Amino acid sequence: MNLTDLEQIRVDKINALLDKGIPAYPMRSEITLRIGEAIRRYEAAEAGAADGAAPDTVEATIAGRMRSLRVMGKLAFTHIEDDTGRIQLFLRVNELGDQLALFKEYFDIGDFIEATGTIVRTKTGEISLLTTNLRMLAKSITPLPAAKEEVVDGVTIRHTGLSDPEIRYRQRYADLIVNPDVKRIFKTRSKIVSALREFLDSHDFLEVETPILQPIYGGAAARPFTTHHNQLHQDLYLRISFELYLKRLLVGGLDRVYEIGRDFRNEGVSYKHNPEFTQLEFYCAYFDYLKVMNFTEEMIRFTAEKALGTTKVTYNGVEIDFGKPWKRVEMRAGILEKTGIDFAKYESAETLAAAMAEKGIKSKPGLQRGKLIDQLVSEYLEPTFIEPTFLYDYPWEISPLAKRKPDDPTITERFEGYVAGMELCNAFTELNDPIDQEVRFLEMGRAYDAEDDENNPIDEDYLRAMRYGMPPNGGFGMGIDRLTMLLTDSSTIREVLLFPHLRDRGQTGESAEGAEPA
RNA sequence: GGGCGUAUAGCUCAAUGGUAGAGCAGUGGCCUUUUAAGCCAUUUGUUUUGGGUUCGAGUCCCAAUACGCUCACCA
Repeated sequence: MNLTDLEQIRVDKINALLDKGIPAYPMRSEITLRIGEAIRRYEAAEAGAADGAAPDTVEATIAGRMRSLRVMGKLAFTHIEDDTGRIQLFLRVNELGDQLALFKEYFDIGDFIEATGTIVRTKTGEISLLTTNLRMLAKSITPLPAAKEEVVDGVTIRHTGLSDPEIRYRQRYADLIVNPDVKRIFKTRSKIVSALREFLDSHDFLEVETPILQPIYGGAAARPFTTHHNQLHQDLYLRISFELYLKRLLVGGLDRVYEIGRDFRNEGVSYKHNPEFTQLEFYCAYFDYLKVMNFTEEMIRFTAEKALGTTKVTYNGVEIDFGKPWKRVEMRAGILEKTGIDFAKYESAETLAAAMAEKGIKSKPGLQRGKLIDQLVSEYLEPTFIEPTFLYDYPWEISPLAKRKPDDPTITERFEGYVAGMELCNAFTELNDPIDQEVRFLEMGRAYDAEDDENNPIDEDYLRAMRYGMPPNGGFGMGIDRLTMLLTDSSTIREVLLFPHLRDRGQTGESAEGAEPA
């Protein structure tokens, strides 16, 4: 163990305590109240007392991490904090005797301590525990990165903080201790997931779990992570989506299913992409994409209300209201409006690329028609969708699992939801025709051969399942991380992931240079 | 993978090519109502790493590493 000078000083204190027979890491704590509850009880007693009378009957044993320290001779103040709140300890030699000297000598900011006493208000009116007994619960060796804090009108201001993003993400535990907003984000995230579950459960959906290790990956266009089962001598993939397994369940008669879980995509990392991310997918028999649209509006509104208490959020300085109906933009009309190009008039990639070139829109040579249209969407439409917007009716080439429109087989009943210029969700009237599905899979394989070295193997078992008969249904997928970004005003996905993916730096988190002098 | 930027004490940051500093934290002392407590004293550095230019490099040049922004990629 390589200790800094500051850490060595703390270790010396641990040993000094042990010499006095005081363990630095005792087995148990004997708290009677958590801090938030202790404060509530005192306030309730105050409210119930006669005017001006200060209650002195609330006794408690509480515990938490020391976050501040002010020592003055025979008197000291320290704040301790647990997950429910923060309270000042009022430490006097009058009550503590020799324990005060021990405290001054060996206790530091960052330590977990336990205190017994009576709750009072100090001269300045702050609720405090007049402490009669103190115990070390867990000595902190590494000093907290934030030294001092000030609470002004209930808002904690850090005068020295932890702001280096690399340390914040690599040592999230320190970040959580020191930056209160981080805790808030992850508590909100948990509420979001609970609200989504509550909403779906209340609409008779069944939550299921499907394989993460898959022999054939599918349901999205992304490169997978590959792994290997040693005993079975079998290559396996980490799933890139749940879609094909969930729809097998519709064949089996589970009419409404959903899954919340991790997807893995071996692609670039960005402010809205992480190699592993959390997805919600649901499938609902006898829904079509219009019903899914309405359902989505309702679900997100419900979730925002449950998680935030309001449907209005400010994201990146812009106010967004999930309480209002989403804007709806048909893709063909939207592209025509923004670029003057009506893609329906161009049936091949070549003619469409030529039309784009005429407008001065450069595209990569050899791109298939669907991808050209996709390029127009991401360049000209996506950034303009700040208010919640559904973009609907996608070309069939980029939607192999969606059902074609009856009046136009080149268009599928598919929509994506956009908020703040970011794709949030993707849904369609699911293709349930096994014969068309096989055609589409073969077509997709051809497209891959043409432009990628990637080959997406056909999932024969999925086709077999479809041949048994799949009810017409609407399906939906949404990135939970992105929804959390929107609802917590986080500008990058890393802020809503407890442990975002970072390049490996070795176990110590330091560069692995040895002590060899070469 | 490309471009741009950043890397100095435990934390937040200074330092014209000329002796590497401040605040906070730490350590020692004083202090019985503080809350960024205060006062006195004081310690801490392989300036990310490796090369180079120079009489002299934290500073200029090259390379590596990590992180940030951005582009590409991502039905």
